[in-house]
Amino acid sequence: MEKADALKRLTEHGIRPSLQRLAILDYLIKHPTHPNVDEIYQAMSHDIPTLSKTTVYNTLRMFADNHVAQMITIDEHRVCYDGNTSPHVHFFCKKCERVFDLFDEPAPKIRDSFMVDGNLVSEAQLYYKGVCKDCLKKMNEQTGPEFS
Amino acid sequence: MEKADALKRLTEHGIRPSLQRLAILDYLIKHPTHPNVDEIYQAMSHDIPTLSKTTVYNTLRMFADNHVAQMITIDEHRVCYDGNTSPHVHFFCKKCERVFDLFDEPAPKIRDSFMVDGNLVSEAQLYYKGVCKDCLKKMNEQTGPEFS
DNA sequence: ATGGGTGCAAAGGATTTGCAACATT
DNA sequence: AATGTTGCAAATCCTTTGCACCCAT
Repeated sequence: MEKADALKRLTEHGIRPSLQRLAILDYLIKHPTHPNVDEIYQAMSHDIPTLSKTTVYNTLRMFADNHVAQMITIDEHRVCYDGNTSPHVHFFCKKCERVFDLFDEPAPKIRDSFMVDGNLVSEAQLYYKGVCKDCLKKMNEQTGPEFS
Repeated sequence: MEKADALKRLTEHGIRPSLQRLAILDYLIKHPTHPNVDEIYQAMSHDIPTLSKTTVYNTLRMFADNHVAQMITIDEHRVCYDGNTSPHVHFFCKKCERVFDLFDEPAPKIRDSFMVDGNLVSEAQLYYKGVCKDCLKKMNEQTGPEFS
């Protein structure tokens, strides 16, 4: 059963199961600790001494693009700010990389802190990601209408 | 009414309204475009030529800590990854900076893409932030029980 | 004069890029 | 051979840090 799940997932998504890709996905599946690039690289360089961090970067990005893994952008580096402190949903456009407010979508509201599984939760944020109105329009103008 | 809202908000939160703080918050309120540090710095350096980017960094971080502004961590830099692609809530501990899964919390489920205000949404992520079980325990051991 | 606030310059890290080498079909 | 994949090194960019200066109380 060595790396069987990883292999299956790659082939199901039409991705060639190279040694590195298989190993990275296998690591991800067996270590649900939300590792970042460096942690994965460090952990795997024992088994694959020739592994390059660039490959880890590229592979993980590709995994996320193909929904083989989730990219978690919760880290408090490289952030932007919002003067509006009322709860609302944020939408990130993958094309133009702008962030929009979606006031009409139901957003998580936190009045007071609450406990979940013994953890103290004091903030919540809901993020949507996709392609914004403007970019959709541009795409339609170039390639003919694909979305309505 | 020049910067009246910004002034009010700072004083309400017990923050001294220095020239820079007032200007930064005023900019944030009047530009709900989710700017990052550099955008704010660039935009403001016209009016305040002596402004330092360090001050912008420090001020915004303090604003977020004091809930004067929201910090949005939707940017796809400095990320971590999750091999589990099923929808679940992520919890970020501000103390130990670890990310946990919360499988029992209601998470946004997206089967197919959907439209919101003309934007095409293909992903959704819900983040909780706070202090985790372990860190709460450590805090209690040091300072006496404050949370149950 | 003392603490808080600001700004400069340097350091520290993470990510990206370009290109060459390698593998696979 | 041609395409896809990997790895190295350099470059780039963002963020943090240390320290000195300035302002207000």
